[in-house]
This record gives sequence, C-alpha cells and structure tokens, in this order.
Amino acid sequence: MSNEKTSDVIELRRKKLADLKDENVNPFPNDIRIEHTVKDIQNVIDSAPDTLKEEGPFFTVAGRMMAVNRFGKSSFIRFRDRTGQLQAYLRKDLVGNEAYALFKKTDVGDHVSLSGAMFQTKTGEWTLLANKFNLVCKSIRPLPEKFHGLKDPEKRYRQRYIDLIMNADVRDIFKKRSMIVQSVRNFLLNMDYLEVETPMMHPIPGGAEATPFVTHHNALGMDLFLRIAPELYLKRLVVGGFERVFEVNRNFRNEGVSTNHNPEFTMIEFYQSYATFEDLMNLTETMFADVAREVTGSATITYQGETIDFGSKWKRITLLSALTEIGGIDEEILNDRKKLIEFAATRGVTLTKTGRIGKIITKLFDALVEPKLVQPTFITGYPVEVSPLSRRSDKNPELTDRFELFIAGKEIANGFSELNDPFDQNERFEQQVSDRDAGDDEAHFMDKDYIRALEFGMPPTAGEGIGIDRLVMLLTDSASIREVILFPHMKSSEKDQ
RNA sequence: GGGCCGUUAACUCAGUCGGUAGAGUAUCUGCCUUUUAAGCAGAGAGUCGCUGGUUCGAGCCCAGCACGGCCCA
Repeated sequence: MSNEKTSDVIELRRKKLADLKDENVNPFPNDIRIEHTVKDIQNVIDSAPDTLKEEGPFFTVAGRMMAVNRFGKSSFIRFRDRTGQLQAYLRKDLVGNEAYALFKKTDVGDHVSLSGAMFQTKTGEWTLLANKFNLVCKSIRPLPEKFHGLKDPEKRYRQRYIDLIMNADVRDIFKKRSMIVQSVRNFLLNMDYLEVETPMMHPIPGGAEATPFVTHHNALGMDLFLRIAPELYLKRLVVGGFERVFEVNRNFRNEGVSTNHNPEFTMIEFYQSYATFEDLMNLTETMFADVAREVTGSATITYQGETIDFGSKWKRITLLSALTEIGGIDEEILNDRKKLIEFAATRGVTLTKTGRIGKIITKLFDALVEPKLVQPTFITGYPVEVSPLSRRSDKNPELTDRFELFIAGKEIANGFSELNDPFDQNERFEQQVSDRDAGDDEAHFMDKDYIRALEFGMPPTAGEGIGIDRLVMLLTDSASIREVILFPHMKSSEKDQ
C-alpha cells in the first residue's frame, strides 16, 4: 500500500473497511460469480421488453458504483461493467436489513454485485430492482467529482486508471485503438501474410536512422540496443522464403517527446515479394479506407477540424515537385548545395554541416512542405543518400523507388521497393559508416549478416512501415500522441509517488 | 534546447490593490421508498508545487528549481 499523505476522506474509508472486517464482512471477497453483463440486460430491453416483469426474469450482475442517490430506506445507484452502465434500485424491504446496512457502508467507486428483476421508473428508465446486494471490492480512494471528472492532463497520463474510470471518450479511444490494430492485422492476414515476431533487442541497431537506447545482457556480457526498426530481420525472413510477412510491435528511439513523438511507439512493418512500391501505395489507399470504414463507419474523417478523405485516389507527387510547387523553392537552386543552405538559413531551417544535398533537401521538405500536406499525399522520388535500404529507380539511379505518406501534416508511412542487390547494399552501408564517422549519429551501422542474407538472394520485394500511433490519432481525432498511448512516458516526479 | 502558460481542499476552479484561504461537487451528521449533477438542515476539510528573497505582512511581487501543457527548434 502506498503511504502518501492520507486525506480525511481516505482515513474515513480505511476506518469503514476496518469496521467491515470487524463485522466479519470480507471487503475483498473472491467467490463472486456473475451471470450477466449490463449488455445482456440491454439486449433484452431492446429486443423483448415485454418479457421483463418485477416477478422475473432475474439477472445477476456486478460492476463499479459510479453514483448513488440515497433516500433513507431506499436508494438508486448507477454501476458500470465493461459493457455499459445500468441503474439499480435498492429497497430495504426487498434486499433485507443486513444487505441494506452493508450497502449503507459502501461508497461511490466500490465494486458491488446485484441480483434482481427489471422495472421502469416513473420516467421510464429501465432499472434493476435489487433483491440481493453484495460488496465485491472496497475502494479506499475517492473518485474525482462526477460532473467535471478528471481533467488535469498530467494526472490523466500518470494515473491512467482514473482517467479510464472517469472519461468515456478516453475508454473509446483505446477501444478504437484495439480495433484499428485488429483491422490492419486482418487486412494483411486476408492477403496471405504471415505475422511474425522478431527480436526487440538488437546487437546492431538498424532499419532506420535514429538514435537507439542501449541496454546490457549480463550473462552474455554484451551491450544490446532496443530496436529502432524490425526491417532488417523481416527481410531476412523474406530471404528465408516467407514472401509475405508483417510484424506489429514497438520500436524505440532515443529522442525527445512531443505531441507527435513517444520514445516507444508502435509500427506495423510488412514486406511483400513480387510487389513494388507502387503496389504498396495502392494497397495503403485500400487499407486506410477499409480501416477507417470499419472503425469510424466512414472513409471520410474529421481531424482537428479538417475533413480528410481516405476514399478517393490520393495525390502522388515527387519530392522535388513538392519543394518547388508547395515549398516555394526556386527550381534552379535545387541542385546547388551552397544556395540551398543559404535558402534554408533564410527560412530558419538549421542544418548539420556535414549533410549531403539529399539530407538538406529532406530537411527543407520537413520544414516547408510536410505541414501543408493535409489530404493523404504520397511523396516519391527520394534521393539515394537518404534511402540506404531502397532500390534505385531504373529511370534515375540517384533516386529510389520509395514513397512517404503524409496526412494532416504528419508523416504516417514510409515504403519502398527493397534493395536486394548485395553489392549495392554493401556500398550503401559503407557510405553510411563514413557518414557516421563524419558525425551523423543517426547513420546506419554495417550489418554484414544482412549482406550475407542478401547474397543468398531476396526476391524482388516491397516493404512499408505505418506508424500505428499516428494512424490512431487520425482516426480518433486526437491532437497529441499521449492521448492514444495508455501510459505515455513522463519524467518521474514527486507528484508521482 | 528556446518562448509562453499552468501548479490553491479528494475533483473542477475563483482569489481584486500585498492585509485572517473561497465556491461548487465530493466527504461527514440528521431527515427522506421512484432519483437523474436528487432535495432540505448542519459540519469538517489547505505544506496555496518546492527553495530562497523583498516586505511590518506574500497564494499574490522577485529569483532559482521541479513537474506538466502548448508552440518553436
């Protein structure tokens, strides 16, 4: 039990609990058996209300008491289980003196069980008329006020259990999150994909440009990195003959937190042989429209006041066109590294000194174009130097067969035709290693086993990663990633104790 | 990393010009067998985020720190 300062309310509840024990009432019984959910009862109300009489049928349910109106010898309570909320009416003459005395010692927030038949109050509300009442679990701490609920964001995130008890819209977000993951999973399973699990602790971090978390394995005596992406393992599986694989799980990136970033976040990555990045753009359009329909009922959603349409064909535009048409960069300076740096400075974009031109271009894109891409937009034609795992375009070997997907000014997905030429891949890794030596902390490490895998031959394959948290933000109209992660990371605080 | 804002009762929030700390809800006591944020009567409840400073006197002014929110990088 936590020993933080005890308020008078908590002291009183502890005393109530002690009194119950003195009267040989177990405040935490473990022999409660229930026969119905609130939903079961609701279903009868909806389908056959005529069958509900005060003489029966009887229902046995349990839940957390959310409100109590006491009138001396009778009381109304509202209680909630996982399926919904229901009102019950307790009359001293029906439940008996003993049960009514026990009920008087219960508080809002306690779990209780009830048996009884259904009736309608004066106002027509279906209500369980209790003839049995039991305490299921005593609560020591008072719930927040019923009308305003819990609003303080810090407390909501740190003590998410209270947030979930009090806020129906929060419960709804996390139910939707579960539906979204199931929906995406089913979409790929229906296409004959295999779901796999690959290591989350990597001896060589790879598959993305990011700073990893470091941990240590005592028995093996080696440092390991929490994965920044599952990519290189999934493609090893493609080499192994799993031509369609996916994995949904956490990635870890050692960077700041913001409304769009949590240090651990959920990605789905999937790889499909004999497909190209263009096939995956088509697949993504269909997937998002399907998932949106399944979860929200419509392929058109509202996000932070903007109407976003997943249903129609999405815009596809190259990185360079986006920079000139949307970013307002003069076409002539796009190939001039020096002029680009000067231009960037005028727009307040800071650049690393060592950055090659592809890096500069993508930084400018992030600052000038990304926030403006509200409707779903695929950006294509990424430079080789920022795409070390992507296949070169047959038309222009300086560019790759890659896309990124932007919606509501956020990067949502990244996909490409995979580089399966082990010689080219080896050179790309070597370039990354020299970038790293030049000070780029996010550049790839050499992964010789991955090269060896490619040397056995990986069929032509396209792969994609979708940021699940951001997809959930879109489909639940959440402004912050913390609203869609049950326990977002926070600094530890005295308030937390 | 920078800027702005916030932190007061269990919860949601007021707090004027620096002068004894407030409300609603919740809680407690009493009454009440159809309430809907039930009602009526009464009562208790505070390390004003933390540390220091200015002042006769600080929730309020100043400085630093902590945590959080939003924006920017």
